[in-house]
Amino acid sequence: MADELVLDKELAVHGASLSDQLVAVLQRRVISGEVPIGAWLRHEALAEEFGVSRTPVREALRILADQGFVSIVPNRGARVNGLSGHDIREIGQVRGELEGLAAALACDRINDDQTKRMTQSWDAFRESLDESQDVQTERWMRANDEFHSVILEAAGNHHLTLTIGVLRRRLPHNISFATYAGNSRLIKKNLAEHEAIAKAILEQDHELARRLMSEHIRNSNEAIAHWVDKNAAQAP
Amino acid sequence: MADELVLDKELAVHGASLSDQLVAVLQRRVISGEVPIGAWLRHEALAEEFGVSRTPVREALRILADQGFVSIVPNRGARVNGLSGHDIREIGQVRGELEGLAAALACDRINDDQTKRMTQSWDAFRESLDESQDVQTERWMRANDEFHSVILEAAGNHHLTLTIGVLRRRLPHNISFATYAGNSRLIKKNLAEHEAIAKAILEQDHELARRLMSEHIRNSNEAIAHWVDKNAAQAP
DNA sequence: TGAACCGGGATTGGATGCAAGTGCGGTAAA
DNA sequence: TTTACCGCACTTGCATCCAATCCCGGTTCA
Repeated sequence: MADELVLDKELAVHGASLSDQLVAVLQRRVISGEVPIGAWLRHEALAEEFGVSRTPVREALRILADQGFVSIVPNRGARVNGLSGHDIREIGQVRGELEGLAAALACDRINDDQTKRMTQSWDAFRESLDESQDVQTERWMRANDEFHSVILEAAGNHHLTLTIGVLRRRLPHNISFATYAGNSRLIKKNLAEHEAIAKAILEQDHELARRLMSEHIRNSNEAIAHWVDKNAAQAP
Repeated sequence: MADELVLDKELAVHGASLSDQLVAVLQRRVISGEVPIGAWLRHEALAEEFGVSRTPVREALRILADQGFVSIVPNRGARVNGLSGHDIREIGQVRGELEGLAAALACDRINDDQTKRMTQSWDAFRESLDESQDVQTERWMRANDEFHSVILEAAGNHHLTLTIGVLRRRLPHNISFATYAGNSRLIKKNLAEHEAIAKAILEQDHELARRLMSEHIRNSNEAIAHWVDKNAAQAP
């Protein structure tokens, strides 16, 4: 019962099946870095923690494996996957391309509400510079997400959104967090790039918006990849 | 036992878990159009057919649902998904962008072996024009796959390959087949586009290769989308 | 005649049971 | 002391089992 409370508290969607809910929770845990790279996820432990049987846990782990979050070692269990700097650069190249497309599409399709949210996110961005380090990074990351989400929404291509979602989920948040935390030089650079992108979109300069966005994503992933390479103290 | 024979014959990988093997088989069936859009996939029937219990079938269906092949209706089962013309155009835009990137990358990275395979595929392409309609389309589709696969391989970005794979799998083969079958005008157009792309890659004209490939994919998906819109006799 | 209602059959969702596989620690031998 | 081996505990993989849900038919009532 206490377990079910934990489940209720942590789960967003109630109507979905247990496995779907578990997928969401475990994704969050991996992306947030709450469970470290290389950790084993055990059926029994998770089942007990969430007050369910091993069956939905197994299903969830298989889906996570299919999504690349964990690797299933036969008869051994599911282990959380890590990424190399090389992986991160590759992902940056792919995602940069797609977010560039989104920015170009957004030029023609963005509406007033979205414009407002885009510029607002970037105000929040600015304000976050005055906060303490962790709060700053936290707020910045939210503003960053909002900025990209609005543009994606404005682009109005469902499959594009889906595909970028897949790529976003490949990169655990805590790595980006660790890269940007307390590095206000990087954050300011990001801010400047966002402003330039927003400007290009509002001026409906398709090619500029595309190029700037594309570079922006690649720059960002390059910084993260660099951090990962430096701090390559990953679990074996 | 007879059932297990069927399983063995149809399954490629033997070491993998039953659910993984089932995922592969069912993906093939959906992509090939062997099971029609809107059809229900039943646990019991599949379990019996493959001589396994319902548990691995359930796991496989959940993974297929996560990949978008089927939709799981709570307490009702898994139903094979179809795509609208709009979906196909959206996918074309996304995939065009990424294959364009692949072509641009391939300019610098393609090696002799890959060059040979690329031009060979396009010879096979040409030869297929002399065959009977179905054989022609069949051979053409294989040549087409080979052409794109080689370029992707030459691009040398693993995550790009993964991502395009996801997009490819979203579009059942039988729809493309139906679109191109017996339409040698379309096939010839495709051939011409392939030749132009190959030429651009070999001349290391990054921007041209990118643009041609991108347009090529969008054209192709446009033709398919058009066919789907015309023949919108899809299951309800 | 038509709409609301109810029960049975089919089907899924989740829990539990059991055999098979794996790694680790302890022990014995070199 | 080091290395090879063996057995045990742990974990997974799959099968089976039970309850909850849903649809579809027939039936009843307005």
